[in-house]
Amino acid sequence: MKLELTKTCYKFFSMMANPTRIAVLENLRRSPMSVKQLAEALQQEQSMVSHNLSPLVRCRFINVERKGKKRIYSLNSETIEALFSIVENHSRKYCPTMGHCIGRRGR
Amino acid sequence: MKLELTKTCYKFFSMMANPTRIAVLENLRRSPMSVKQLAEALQQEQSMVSHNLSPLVRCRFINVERKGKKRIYSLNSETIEALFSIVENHSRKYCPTMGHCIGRRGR
DNA sequence: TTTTCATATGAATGATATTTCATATGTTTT
DNA sequence: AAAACATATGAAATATCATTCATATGAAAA
Repeated sequence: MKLELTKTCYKFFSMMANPTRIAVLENLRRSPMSVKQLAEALQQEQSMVSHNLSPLVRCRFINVERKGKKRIYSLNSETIEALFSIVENHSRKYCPTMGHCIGRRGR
Repeated sequence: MKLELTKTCYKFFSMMANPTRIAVLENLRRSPMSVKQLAEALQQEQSMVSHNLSPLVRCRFINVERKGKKRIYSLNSETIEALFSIVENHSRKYCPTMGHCIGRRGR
């Protein structure tokens, strides 16, 4: 029961611990987008974007919906917005001095 | 300004994306502990626990305090409890079916 | 029904992070 | 000041994850 939570958290945070996936989530905050739109916005290959989208869907961090030949991805705001706001709060409150913390170019 | 947030989130979540560090945080929820106590609780080598404690301190996810030859580590509850509760909420609400999501033994 | 467009997927390569072991530092006790 | 204890740290070995490229699938347009 305790190990379960550790495992769950580990999967959860591993999913978030990737710059491409984070950038995807940030873009989807604004509005739902197709794979192509995301690839353009992130300046990344379509293949790479797709590779990162599927695990995000599996974890229900985002949702998909077919629209013709496109697939439109949208955010699970409840979880993701809450996460972002914790990060912002932490970095504002606990990492005010650059270079020694999460905030900016540390370690 | 946008790239900054991505970077910040990436560091933040990478810090959380490790089973040893998560287990440390979960143990510190109960009460502050020394390195040795943590090593015993996690059944891990002292060296490994130490290696994981320092980045957690740097990021201010935990705090240290000297007490004789020991060092007592304690949780930054504001940030960490909030995080855990998001994970619990997400896994309860969005991953009810085992095996396909974050919740349990999926991928 | 062939071509085109949007997206997905497998497998190899390359990059990063974790683990372990040996040893160093620093504090207290004798 | 030597011994003992608690913790930290460096570097090598290993494991894990991301990226890329080639190709597959599937829907719509011609």
